[in-house]
Amino acid sequence: MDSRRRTVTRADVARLAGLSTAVVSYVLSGSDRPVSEASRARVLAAVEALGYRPNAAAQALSRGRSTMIGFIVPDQRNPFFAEMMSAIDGAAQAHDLMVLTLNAHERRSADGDEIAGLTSQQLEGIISADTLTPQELTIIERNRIPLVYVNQFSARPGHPTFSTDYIAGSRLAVEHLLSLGHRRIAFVGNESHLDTREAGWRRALSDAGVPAGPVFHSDYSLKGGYEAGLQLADHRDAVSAVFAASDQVATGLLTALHERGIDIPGEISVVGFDGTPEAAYTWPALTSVSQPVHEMAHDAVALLVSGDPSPIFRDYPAELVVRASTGPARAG
Amino acid sequence: MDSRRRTVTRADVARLAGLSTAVVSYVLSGSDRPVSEASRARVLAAVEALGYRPNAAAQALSRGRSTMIGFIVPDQRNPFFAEMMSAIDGAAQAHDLMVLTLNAHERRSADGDEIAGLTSQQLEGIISADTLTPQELTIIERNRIPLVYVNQFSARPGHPTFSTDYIAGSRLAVEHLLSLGHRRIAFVGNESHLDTREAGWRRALSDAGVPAGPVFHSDYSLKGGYEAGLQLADHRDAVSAVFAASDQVATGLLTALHERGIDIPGEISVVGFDGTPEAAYTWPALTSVSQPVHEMAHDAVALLVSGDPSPIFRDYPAELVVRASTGPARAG
DNA sequence: CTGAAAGCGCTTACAG
DNA sequence: CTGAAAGCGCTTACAG
Repeated sequence: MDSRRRTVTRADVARLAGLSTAVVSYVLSGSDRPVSEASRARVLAAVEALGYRPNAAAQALSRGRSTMIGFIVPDQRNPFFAEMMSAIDGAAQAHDLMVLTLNAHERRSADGDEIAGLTSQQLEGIISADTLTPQELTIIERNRIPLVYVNQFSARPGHPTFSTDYIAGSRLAVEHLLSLGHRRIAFVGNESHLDTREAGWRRALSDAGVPAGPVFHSDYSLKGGYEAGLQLADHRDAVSAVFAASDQVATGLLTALHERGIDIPGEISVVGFDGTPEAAYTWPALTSVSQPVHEMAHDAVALLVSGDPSPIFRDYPAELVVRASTGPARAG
Repeated sequence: MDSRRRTVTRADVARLAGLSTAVVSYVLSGSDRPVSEASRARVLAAVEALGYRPNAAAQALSRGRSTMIGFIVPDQRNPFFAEMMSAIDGAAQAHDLMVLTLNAHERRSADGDEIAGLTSQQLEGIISADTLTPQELTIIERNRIPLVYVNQFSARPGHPTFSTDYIAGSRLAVEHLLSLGHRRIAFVGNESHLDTREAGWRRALSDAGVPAGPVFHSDYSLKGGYEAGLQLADHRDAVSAVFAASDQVATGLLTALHERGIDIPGEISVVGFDGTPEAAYTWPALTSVSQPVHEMAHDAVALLVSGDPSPIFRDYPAELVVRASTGPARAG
């Protein structure tokens, strides 16, 4: 007697039910194949008795597609992406899909090896919150895997792209600060020319006839924000408010400004971007432009499931959440 | 001409190379089967020319195991678990494994449906950072999937368990506060009797002959910490320092204490637990007991890969990271 | 060193 | 309504 109990297969179920394996499949796959009530009951009873679970690999091979979607993310530790990952996972679960996450670890190899590993899993589709290299894109397209972009700054030709309207969102932040009387509004964020938040900040100021304040470039990280904050502190006289392009940056910024003894929002007001849950628990609680992560995640998964390949670009409105890190500009 | 280009299979490679599919497998699977250099070169050239990638589902079916491991986590948005997930992903990548994460979403169904979905993926193994219900455990064991626990408060019979030494870690926090002269040290954390951090706090105090301070129970979340912080503020006279059982709790606590105008560490010192990256950017920067997440993740993956099933319990020492949220107790 | 063939556990026309 | 059988794309004894 073999100590390694064999896995229960649908053949075992068929045997116990006294039916063919085909009927078992008809019952279990929920297809529209007609099955008598008696047979259905016997199959279900046998499944229950044996604790049978279909082998996902066999199903994937046979159907030519799996029950998983891929998610490509720059850094799963970043709270914004963690939130998005969680939202995609939730949306996927509603469609009985699992999410296979590919985390760039800031060191994805250029030749697309990791992407190739992903695509070989027979995925239902891929959602990318990261930019892809031409090689990576080629691999995905050659395997004809549906691809949806999220969190991009512009439309990606050939693939649906669901993104927050970064320009309008940045405008919300700037207009909020303007309405509080601020006229010396700095920007802190990534240097990438793809990122439209700096452009949104600049345009909103120019539309209001207010000169653009200083720009401090930083990585999208707590550390980047902190370092930018130290620089900004050296220019405190030139600034009464800051628009930080991510909550992480804003959080690091806050720490640096505190260290330099700058009162927030008394001396400098700070607005973040993303609307992560942690923004409510910084000190002071961060005013932030919230991205509709759940809507985007839901729609991206839904599109993948629908199988509609039309390459659309959809803009989602951001929303300003006012908390304690912004206040009226001081006179003078 | 079919517009849907067929997927390239190993039969195509074999054809192009002028060899059998078996030889293609021998070359690609890196088995010890002898293959002539000439054949090997032709296979590799054909693979390259066709952009061939093995079908992971077929491989999993044929081999009886996939190239994935599962990771069960209570909440992937929690920075501590995000860090652990990232560490496991990194360790898995080193073994050419992908990680399929099952996020509890605080609402996993009791019948084990989600776990069953995981196990049907022919996983190499499962790492669980969450507690499992008896039903869930039964499903995993019935499918004979190797299981390793991480982040548990006690050994799990029958399965290897890799955890931080919570008792000793809590002692580090308490002894740090004692050495700063604190004698009224509160505890904030989960009510679970499984969680040994409260016991560690209590024992360290009792060993020092110092009476235990007040206890405030809270969820392991920013909100939970915030609410506990409001309560604690009402008892500020009875407390000169707090040991918070997680960085999230400590961060929420900080916000509440700030709101109540309590100076940190001037009036109350705060120590967190986890050692998450964000702890360095709270205000003030949080002193915290750091868990060796990367070592545990590395070892858990390595054990799964090794196939060694011996059910060991391994303790990892935590480390105190002193930052600005703790300071000397005021006289009197 | 190489290849024909069985087998992994499903799905799905097809025939009845 | 049900079942025999081919097929999905691999792997791996086995024979040569």
